[in-house]
Amino acid sequence: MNKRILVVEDDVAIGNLIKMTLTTQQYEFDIAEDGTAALRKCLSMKPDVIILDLGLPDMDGVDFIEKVRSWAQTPIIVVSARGEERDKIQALDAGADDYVTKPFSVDELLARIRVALRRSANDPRPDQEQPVFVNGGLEIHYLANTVFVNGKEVHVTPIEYKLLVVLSKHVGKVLTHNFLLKEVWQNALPSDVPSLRVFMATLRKKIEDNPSEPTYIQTHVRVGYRMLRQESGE
Amino acid sequence: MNKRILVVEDDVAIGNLIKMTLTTQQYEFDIAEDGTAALRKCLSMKPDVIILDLGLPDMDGVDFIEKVRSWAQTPIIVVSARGEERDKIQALDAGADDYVTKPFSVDELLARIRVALRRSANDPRPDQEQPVFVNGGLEIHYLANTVFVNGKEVHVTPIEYKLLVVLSKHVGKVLTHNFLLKEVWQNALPSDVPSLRVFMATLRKKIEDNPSEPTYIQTHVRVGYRMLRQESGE
DNA sequence: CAAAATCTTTACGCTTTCTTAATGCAGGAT
DNA sequence: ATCCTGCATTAAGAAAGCGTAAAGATTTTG
Repeated sequence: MNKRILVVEDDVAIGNLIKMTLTTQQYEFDIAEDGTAALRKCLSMKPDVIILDLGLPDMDGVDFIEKVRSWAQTPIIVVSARGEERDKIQALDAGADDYVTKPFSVDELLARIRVALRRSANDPRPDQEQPVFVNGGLEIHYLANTVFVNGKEVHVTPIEYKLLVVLSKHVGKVLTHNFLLKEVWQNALPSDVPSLRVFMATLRKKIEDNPSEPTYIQTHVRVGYRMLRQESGE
Repeated sequence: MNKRILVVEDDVAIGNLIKMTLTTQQYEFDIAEDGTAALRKCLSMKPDVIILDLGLPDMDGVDFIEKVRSWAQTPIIVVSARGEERDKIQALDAGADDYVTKPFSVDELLARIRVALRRSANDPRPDQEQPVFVNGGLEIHYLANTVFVNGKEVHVTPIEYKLLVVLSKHVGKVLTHNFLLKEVWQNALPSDVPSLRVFMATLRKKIEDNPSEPTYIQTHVRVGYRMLRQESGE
């Protein structure tokens, strides 16, 4: 997924420059023109990096940093016209991660953004989804792209894996044939329903204890399939 | 406990300046005058921060950063006389955390050190960071860039080595062709999947006991490859 | 500058995975 | 019961991908 960057900048010219730059790099971003708006957007968009111009119209930059730091560790890169040593130190000690002085090189800023992003990638946020799905004897390790049944690894082909992941992401819900086809075959021309049945059969053969009495994947005639949540007491 | 800082600097004047500065701040520190000594001291003192002058007498600064990064996440602050944009970007992308240009303000450097220390305090680095990777009969010595199989050193070419390192850094995970290509060939995007297959073949010939029944590198058709964790009981 | 090492490309036989078609079964409607 | 519809399952063919060897291109080394 694309990384989200919040730009806090009231100078329209520089804002546009940054906007263009970030767009070419495939980053998602939003621009806030004052501190109040920025704080609001911090909450709503949950950015991965904040780029902050210290010269805010409505509040002191250092106060802004401290406020953000009071509840989030989002990396903050300060971009400022003020190159005064004292400003830098204040900002850095308040919680900023980096400080770039205007005029700055666009490529250098991008490199410093990459540094910040790299760090947050290594140190995953708590709200990140669980990397492993457990349902009865079935385990899907999303990060490793592997499937376990009753403790033993089971080999599944790419399509089988995608199917399983889609089902697992919607445990308990009935998913229509169409939905499954779209999810698995992406935008590509949807292979048809008969094909889906074949995959379900092979999947069941691999993960069900008794494929003729499936407990994981349930058929809903004329509609689709769903993965059942397994009784934990079993 | 006092934080430990490793200074890599061959200019005696600047070295003394930093030495005095750090002393007043109650930091423990050590100075290394070339890359080889610095790497050795990295291992022995396990610094919390590394301050690096890019102009090393015995090796390229970027190489030094990459070598450290191949096994440790210790924050690296580069201090350099070279203010060239390209140098900065290279160093930052190689794994440096910050880049300060000479002549620099002592207080600013101290502030940036505090930023680095603050971060490592928040998410303590696992001390499982080892300069040598062991998996069954396979050993990779990240610092020496050497590979051992069943106790005997095996010669691998640069690309083979990089591939092996990437695989080892993600043991147990299936890595896509794309991911591997990006990791190994960096931003340059020549070579394609067929080429990757060739390298896998030669790697297997070198590290597998029986290349036709690989136990280290497993193929995932249409997806990629993964390195398997070897049974310790074997 | 030549030799050696490394990397890239290509081709071909072989395996895995995907698609399609055929058969048989179950449940509801007539 | 008999027909019809939709599903499961199997098998076979098609497509895509894989491993390997060898030759050509490039880079490194002496």
